Amino acid sequence: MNDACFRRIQTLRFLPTAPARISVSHLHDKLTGQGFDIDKRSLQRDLNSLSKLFAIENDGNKDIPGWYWRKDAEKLELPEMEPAVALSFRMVKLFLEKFMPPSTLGDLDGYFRHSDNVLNNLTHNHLSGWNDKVALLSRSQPLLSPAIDPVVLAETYQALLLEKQIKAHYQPRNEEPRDYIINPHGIVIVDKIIYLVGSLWEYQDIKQFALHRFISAEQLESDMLKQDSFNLNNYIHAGHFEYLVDQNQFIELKLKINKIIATHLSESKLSKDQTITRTETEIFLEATVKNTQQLRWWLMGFGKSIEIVEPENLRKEFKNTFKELYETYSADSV
Amino acid sequence: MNDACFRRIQTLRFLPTAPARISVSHLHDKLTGQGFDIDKRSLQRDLNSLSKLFAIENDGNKDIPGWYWRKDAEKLELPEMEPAVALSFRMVKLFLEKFMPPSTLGDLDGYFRHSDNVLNNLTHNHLSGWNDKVALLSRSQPLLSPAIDPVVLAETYQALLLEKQIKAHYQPRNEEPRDYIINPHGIVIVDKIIYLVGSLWEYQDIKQFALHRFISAEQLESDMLKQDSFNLNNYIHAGHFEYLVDQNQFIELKLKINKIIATHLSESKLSKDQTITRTETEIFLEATVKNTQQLRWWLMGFGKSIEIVEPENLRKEFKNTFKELYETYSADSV
DNA sequence: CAAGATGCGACAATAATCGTCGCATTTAAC
DNA sequence: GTTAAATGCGACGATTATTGTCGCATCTTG
Repeated sequence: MNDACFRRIQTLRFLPTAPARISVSHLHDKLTGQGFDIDKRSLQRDLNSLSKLFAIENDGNKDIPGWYWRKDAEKLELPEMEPAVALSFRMVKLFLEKFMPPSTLGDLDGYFRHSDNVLNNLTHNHLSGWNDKVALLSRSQPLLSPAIDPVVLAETYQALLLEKQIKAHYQPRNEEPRDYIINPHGIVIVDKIIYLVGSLWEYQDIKQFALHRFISAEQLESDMLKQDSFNLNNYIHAGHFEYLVDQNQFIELKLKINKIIATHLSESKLSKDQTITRTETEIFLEATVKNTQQLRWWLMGFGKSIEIVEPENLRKEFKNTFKELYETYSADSV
Repeated sequence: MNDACFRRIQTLRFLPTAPARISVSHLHDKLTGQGFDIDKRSLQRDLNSLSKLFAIENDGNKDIPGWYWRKDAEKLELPEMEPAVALSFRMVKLFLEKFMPPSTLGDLDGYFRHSDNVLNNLTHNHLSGWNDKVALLSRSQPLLSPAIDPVVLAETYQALLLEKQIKAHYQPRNEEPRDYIINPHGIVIVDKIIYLVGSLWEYQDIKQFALHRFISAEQLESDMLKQDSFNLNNYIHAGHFEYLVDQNQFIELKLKINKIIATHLSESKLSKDQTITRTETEIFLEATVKNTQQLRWWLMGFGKSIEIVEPENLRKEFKNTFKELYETYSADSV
């Protein structure tokens, strides 16, 4: 009964976004596969009438004739995005812009634009929009992220997912560009740099390739050479990214902190077992935390505002660091 | 011609997600407003047949009769989410889980589930899924974020967008819970804490309310008391969150760095004009950066790995800090 | 230039959609 | 308890849209 309508919605779902395209015949096969017993002619008619209502096009008399969604097509969602969700998207965007490589965000642009539309429709009568209503602060120093070719990003993602090999033209640091065949094992984002973790040709050893140093990349049809023994998390924890994390080693941290930091840390806790004790003049914080490099960066960042009391060896470590630093800064005649 | 199909899609768009619902009459008004000249009876028929194809329901003979999308309805997107986009969502989720309050993420859950579906359909024949293929590392110390009541979050967002007042039961620090009427001016996320910035009752002074300390919140029908002079960014830059940023004050930073950090910073630059110079034994970095608190935290975090050469006053500032710290750590007999 | 694929106009048969009416049920007000 | 208004739904005939088929024009490929 409602078959025609449902078929058209399915038709719209099968259409890819530009620059990909699908021929009427291929589309017809897919629909037939879904159980829609329909003539090709009807499909043509459907597409023509749908193109008047939606942002779909065909590319006339090109080599590979086909239909597709226009690149700038506005997203249609069922059910429609709710205002609160749209505001969440807004926040996420603010957030990601600060911390993630923008190339990763390009893919989500359609969603951000759509959330903007939802918010605009909601508040179109309000002069002050939602733009000035949300802000984001963070302890992190903003760093610029290198540009990644969108094609490289897309091909890499696809090859990774489909477990195919990648043919790449890569620019190593301080060397001439080279051609590689890479077996993609994983992707690691380190602050604002995206690394592809993989092996070359038929070799077993694992290497890292920064995505922004790819001049070009292309997913091949050949399957990648898998290594059963490889595991991305193990690889990272083995220290290949200098972010040493010993998942099992915890330490009992005890800090002397000031009032402001006590307030902050009582809201965002270091651990579930965190306790804060106040004496007449001092405030102490105790918590069980992982013994990581991140912890050291974080503790060090507070400068004078905190003092490490326990564990003893961490205190000594910091004491020596400060001693060396003071000497460095004193010795120089700069 | 294709009117019926398009009307049904629009009908689906007008349906809210549970627990909200819309009556057939109201829906009919909306469709009429969009130019669909159709009988109510037809709308009823449409809804009945659509409910066989999509996750929509009506709630029988309740007080407020109405149709709605089921809470667990799978998202339908036109055009369909592409695999690369789905992988981006995967990364974003990984990322946000580390840095954003989870409450903010609840709203986006439908999108994450949908991206998982897309990835699963793509790789269902591959044993090793995409789970182990993406990882994320960061300098930041993971902190726990306080739980926020989803209802509080939703009501606050909505009131903020619609510029309505909020009736709240709030738990101030170290005090008994109180009832407030809040005029919502903006939302600020500070690391993992979400603050509502607003004024109380008919007063003008701006206050901050941590969302996780709301016991309950409810959007009122009354319009908020707006203050034309208020601007969220100005408010933040006035130092109300202790993240002082002087947008206009730049400094010429000169650092002595080691090889590892030189590598990192040559990829993620501090500024566009950043230069790295190497002598036989030393590496220097120069860049024009904003004179912020974040910069100090960041520089401090590196500990022994960097040395501030210029500007002179920043160097002195750090020298004194290290001196004090060394003395603190030496004096104590802990 | 021929073979095959594709797009599309036309047309009649078919299938659905639609508006209307009547009746049953529910809700809210008095 | 009763009434008025609102809602849901089955039935039916008129209307409208959809569909398969055929033929012709166009384009691509070898």
